[in-house]
Amino acid sequence: MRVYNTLTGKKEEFISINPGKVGMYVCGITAYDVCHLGHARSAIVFDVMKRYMRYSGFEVRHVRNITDIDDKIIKRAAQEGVSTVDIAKKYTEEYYRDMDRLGVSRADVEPKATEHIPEMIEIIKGLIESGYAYSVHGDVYFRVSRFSDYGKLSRRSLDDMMAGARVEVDEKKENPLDFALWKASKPGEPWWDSPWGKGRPGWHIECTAMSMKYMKYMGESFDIHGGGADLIFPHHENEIAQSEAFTGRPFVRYWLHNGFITVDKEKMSKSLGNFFTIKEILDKYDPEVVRYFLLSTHYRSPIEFSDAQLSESEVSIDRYYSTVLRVNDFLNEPSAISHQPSAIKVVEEFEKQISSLKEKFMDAMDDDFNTALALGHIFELIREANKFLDAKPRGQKAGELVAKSKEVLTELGNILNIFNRTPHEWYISLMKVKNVGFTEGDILNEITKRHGARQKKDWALADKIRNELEEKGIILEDKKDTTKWKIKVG
RNA sequence: GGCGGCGUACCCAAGUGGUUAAGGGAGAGGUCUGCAAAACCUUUAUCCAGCGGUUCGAAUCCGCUCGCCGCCUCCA
Repeated sequence: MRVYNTLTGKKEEFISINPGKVGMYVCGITAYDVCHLGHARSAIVFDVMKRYMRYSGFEVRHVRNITDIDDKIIKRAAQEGVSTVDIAKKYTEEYYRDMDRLGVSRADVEPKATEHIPEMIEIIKGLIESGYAYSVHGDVYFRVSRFSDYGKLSRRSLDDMMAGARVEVDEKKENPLDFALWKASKPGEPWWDSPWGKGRPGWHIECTAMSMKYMKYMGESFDIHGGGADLIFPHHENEIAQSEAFTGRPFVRYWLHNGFITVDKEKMSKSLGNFFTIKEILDKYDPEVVRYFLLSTHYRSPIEFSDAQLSESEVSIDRYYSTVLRVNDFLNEPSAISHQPSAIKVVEEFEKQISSLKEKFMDAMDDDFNTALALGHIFELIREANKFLDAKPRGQKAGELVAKSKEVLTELGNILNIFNRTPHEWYISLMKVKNVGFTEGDILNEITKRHGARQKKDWALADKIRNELEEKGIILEDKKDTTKWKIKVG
């Protein structure tokens, strides 16, 4: 397996510290507002990495933190006239609701900052003792000039950063680039006791404390640290500085960062206000569509968000379920396997396609989690399966192959956590999302009515019924001796 | 100002030194069908922003130009 490591700027062979085991820490959210699509991308991408590594045989320990105390939470609490605890609780719940709907699995440990204050204080004390940090009027800052590797992740030097015009000068800091490990609390703000007085932790220290605590079994380094690319600087840079200054050892082996979602080519972000919340997107699209959309581009590339793109993803998934529908029909047709077997050549060709898919899929995923390519391979088999079914295959072997193809597609889909419903569940779900004014019973009634008309060769009435349903977003497809319904996509 | 990334068909998107440049959508033609839909087949980039260079050979490496974006401040 090869992964792109932000630290080295290269794709590298992935070698875990402990053979067969992977420790992965991913920065979660700050619970101060509802999540937007950008949060979904990060969560989904790292969820898929975890699923794939487990599928490949790794034992993965996944830690994802929740920041439940910070400036933005304090601000929000003040605005709403409630406590920071209430704000954090409310938005943590919202976050879990969104993630559950999107099919993002829980991490093995989901630590909260406020539950690890003593651990943070210990690290800060150690950093002060070794001269890497200093306290001023109840604040504690990290002394970046003391850490010679500062800037190695984001590839910039202290001089470069000083040259940047946007460094705020703070009287209390020795160097404007020094960052807070501990902040003295202002009146009315939440606080914890510390050797430097009442205060609260800075943002970066929680990840150092919690990753060390929950990755401890690995030693003082762990394998993967992930998050959005916007965390590279300063957050992850600062984590490296604190952690490596404290332990004197490398903090993390592989730094993985996902790219942004853009709107009109610009980064989707809170500050630009061009964001779409997960909730509002899920009002219009099935969660599987959102997942597919986010996995149809490589995780490090930007993805342009648009309704057109989501609709295309919807069409792609529909192609999958339409094929499964055909596969199921075939498997339920007993005459198919009892007949004389089909030509050996056709059968062998399909067998080859099925057996090569898994390998191609894994090759793609092994190459820095190339989900876009992996999905491309899946659709190659979809085409082959349809082609095989078009050839009206017969015989027991043909039946086994069709069943096998479905099995493989389901197995690989599970890694991405898509393609794991029945076609019927897919269409029922679309019915809700698209506000089709019909129940399934209504549709079946119409189909029965139309069936009568068709038997009488009353094509005018049959077409009228079909057209009326289509206007409601319901598609009828006539099969050999039955009629299937679907929900119109795209 | 410093650092970094991107530019592949009508649209989205893989591919980063070597047979026919994945896959999906859209378009055109065909097969199938009562007609459709779905599916399948054929077709749509002699070419990968432009120019130059390295090489037997480049979309893929190097240089320059143009365009777009990101980070340097909170941010997934």
